[in-house]
Amino acid sequence: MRTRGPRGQPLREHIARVAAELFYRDGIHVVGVDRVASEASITKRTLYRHYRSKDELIAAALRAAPRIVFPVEGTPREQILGAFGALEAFLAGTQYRGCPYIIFAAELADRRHPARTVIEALLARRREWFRDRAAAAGANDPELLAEQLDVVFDGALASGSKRGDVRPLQAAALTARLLLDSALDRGRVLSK
Amino acid sequence: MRTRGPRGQPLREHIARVAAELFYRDGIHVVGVDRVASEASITKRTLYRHYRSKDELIAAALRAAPRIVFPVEGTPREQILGAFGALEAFLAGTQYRGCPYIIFAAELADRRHPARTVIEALLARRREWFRDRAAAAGANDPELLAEQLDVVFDGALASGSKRGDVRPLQAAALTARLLLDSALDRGRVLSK
DNA sequence: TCGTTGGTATACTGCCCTGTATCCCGGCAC
DNA sequence: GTGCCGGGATACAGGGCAGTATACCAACGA
Repeated sequence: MRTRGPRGQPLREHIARVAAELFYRDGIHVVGVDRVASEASITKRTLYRHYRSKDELIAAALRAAPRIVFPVEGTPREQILGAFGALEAFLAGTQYRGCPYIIFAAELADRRHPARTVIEALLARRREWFRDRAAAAGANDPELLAEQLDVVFDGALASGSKRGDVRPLQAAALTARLLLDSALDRGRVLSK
Repeated sequence: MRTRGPRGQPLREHIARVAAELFYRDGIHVVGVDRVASEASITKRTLYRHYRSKDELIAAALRAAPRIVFPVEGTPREQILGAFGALEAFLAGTQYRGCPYIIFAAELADRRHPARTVIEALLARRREWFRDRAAAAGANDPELLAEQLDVVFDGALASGSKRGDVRPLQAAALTARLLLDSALDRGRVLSK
């Protein structure tokens, strides 16, 4: 018997991680549970002992997907700009195919799918992260600034997938800087 | 016999339009060709006389998907800002589920899929549209400005799907305005 | 008038999917 | 030692999928 995955991970999480990678790389509907089980070196029967259905596995996979690590040190402004740097590092590390949340959400047309609530929670957290830093930095309208940063971040995530190109990411980082400069009333001479 | 669809449309295009709506709304892999045929009020045999395979139909559906109509009148600056307004109008009109290009691309993990080339062409056109206007408006670095506008536009398309909320769209429009003001060296007093 | 073209209707092939059933086995708690 | 839990192996049920085959029929043009 084996109750642990490789490197002593609990089996349940090992399965979720394998599923996350496959679902992300090849698509949720293309990858069957047979393939998840086989790549995780377990049997389908075992998979179904840990997850009641494929839908539940999808939700777990989303939770187990690699995430961008947002900076926690430095001034709020530095942290916000650092988030865009972290994005660039993240995209360089993986063979990126697009924002996992968007990819997953795109395949789960039904808004009541259990994985959708996971996605919404994660996105809400990201926006709160921006809002808190925007407020701490002393923005006039932290809600607006957070919304703007969030949109730019989403755009960078989306654009980064289409071409394997860093230009959109750099453009996003510059836009974020401009937004900050403007909202914090500094650096009125913007370019050059 | 019937060689035309409803309202005298050529049948081929009628099929593509029906497919576009179904694929977009419910997902490419969830919707089978049987269902497309049935909703288009034709038989599967007829569908396969017009399109050699489902993949070909997907590409055609993408071309037939409704598009945002970008403005062509006014100064370049007005046109660019108008594009964001057009986006808002577009999203209000449909029960929006996310950018069609992203949705389709998400389900077509294989980059060599015929529909992917369609997507890339459409996105390249959009960026050129921004670049031409940015140049005509006299931006210092039209390539950069176009890239930034494109990222913000993508972000608006992505965010607009997640909540049924206009705030991200307004935030995007304001960001676009800021980008223009900055790149065109006008309105150095940015907010208030 | 008659063949071709492009529809309709229906059935079928072969494959893959999710989820379950059955049986076996090995380790661990008691 | 002896249940029993959790995993291995395999097979299966039931359905959906893309794509094809067969047969028929209506319009249109040469």
